[in-house]
Amino acid sequence: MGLKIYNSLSRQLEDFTPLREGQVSMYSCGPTVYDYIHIGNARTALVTDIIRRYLEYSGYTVKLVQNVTDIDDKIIARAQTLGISSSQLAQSNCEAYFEDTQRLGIQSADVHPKATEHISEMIDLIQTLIDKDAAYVVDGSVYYRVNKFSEYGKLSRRKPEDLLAGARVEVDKRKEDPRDFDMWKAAKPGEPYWESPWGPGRPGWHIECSSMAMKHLGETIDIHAGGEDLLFPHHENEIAQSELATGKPFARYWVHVAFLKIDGRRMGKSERNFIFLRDALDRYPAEAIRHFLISAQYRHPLDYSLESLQKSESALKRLNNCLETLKKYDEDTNETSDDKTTQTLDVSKADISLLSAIENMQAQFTDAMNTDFNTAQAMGAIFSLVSHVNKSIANSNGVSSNTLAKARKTLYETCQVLGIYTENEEDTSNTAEYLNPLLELLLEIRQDARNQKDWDTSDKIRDRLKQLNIEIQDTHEGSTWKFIS
RNA sequence: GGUGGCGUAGCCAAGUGGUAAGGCCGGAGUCUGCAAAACUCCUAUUCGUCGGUUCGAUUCCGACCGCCACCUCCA
Repeated sequence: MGLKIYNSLSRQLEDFTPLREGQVSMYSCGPTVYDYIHIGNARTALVTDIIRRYLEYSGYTVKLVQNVTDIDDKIIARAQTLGISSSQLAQSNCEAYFEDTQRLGIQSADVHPKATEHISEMIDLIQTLIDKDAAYVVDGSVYYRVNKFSEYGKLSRRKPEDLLAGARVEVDKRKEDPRDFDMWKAAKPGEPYWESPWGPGRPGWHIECSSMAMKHLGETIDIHAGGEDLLFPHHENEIAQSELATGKPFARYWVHVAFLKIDGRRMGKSERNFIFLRDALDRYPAEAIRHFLISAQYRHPLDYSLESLQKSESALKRLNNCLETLKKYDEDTNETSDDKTTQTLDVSKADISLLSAIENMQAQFTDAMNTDFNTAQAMGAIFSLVSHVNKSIANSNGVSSNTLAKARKTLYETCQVLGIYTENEEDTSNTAEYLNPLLELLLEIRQDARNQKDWDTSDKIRDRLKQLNIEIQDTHEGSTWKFIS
């Protein structure tokens, strides 16, 4: 079964085939940098990240473009309040955005175009639309003539009369049609501006995505992603601008990420009920936040709560414990890998059972992700294998190191797609060099104490080390230590 | 008013026309000096309510109830 994506345009699950074989062009609507991003914003960025990772895992070459809106009304307003320039505010929030998303383990897009660096491209596109009689100039502003585009509304399925009936906003009298939207906004006194054929001003929001997507990815892109709130009017307007200008389909698959909610309501900047991503990152491991954000399929709303984050943290601990335990077998295998003959002969029932569990997991993971990136189901598959591995180890049923190493490899690779496991990087610094022998010494002393049933000393060593974030575990094969967070 | 979505165990969340993945929490055990980790067992005869189609529906259809979102900037 190949990849299927739910396309908002057709409202159906569609087989995915990129325009150019093996290559996927993807555009994701990025942040407007007037503030830090909140967890809800992070959900969309994360889904984009995972879609990209999965496409690459599936063998595609992906070019991902994510824009940064660094000029708009909110930026101007916020900068004025703070008494700094718009560009200063945008600059610092842009840096904060990359810092936050990197902490969440989101990989950079191939291009992060900024609106202010693409003014001339936007002016060209607007001019094209004016030349086609699809736009008109009023008092230094340029409006898109929605009437000119017969397919307007095809994404959001809104009819002109519907749009008027529920209009919650005062109609700008200068517009020919209330649905018309601005592509170029004339600057008011004191506002930042760029020169244009129609006078000083700044670009409208929708035009930037049209022109930047086309510049960096071509006139037709494969996947266009964004939050569900962008479906209308933002994406509808992007389609109108782009398709009227080029006569070609703008995006082939439209992907819309459902909202993150809090207390049952949408988390939104204007609701003032948001949690900054950076604040969450200060409290919870990035992997736990990722786990939480993909614990529901991306088209389903997800409710934020401290409790949910804690659940994710606990679940992740289980996954981590399993993978850390498996590391050992990985190393064992490397040492004995010359001895292939004995290993192939020695395939026990337990091996066969675990081997088939690994295969099942792999298949289930792929099926889940192939069905519109069902991360919730994919994680179910991962945890089923975790369970199976733990059982095999606990029962010491004679599973070979080779098989366990294979389990680790499969778990590791699938977790990498979701970004929910980060290997405890081996401390190659001086600390580890000293720490290893030192801890071995402590464990030895503790073992002596235990042999003499001196539980006070034994427990003291364990307790004090725990305070230093080092956890001791007594197993059948002796005591082990590891860092805990 | 228009458009769309959701309602599955204590909580979170998959899923299917043939009888409910996974995670968290909780309870009882195993192991252990005690921990920790792990394992075993238990925790939805039932999928918002009421009808219909069907041999059979949680899954399809209809009505109703409840919740949410978009139609204004918002991921």
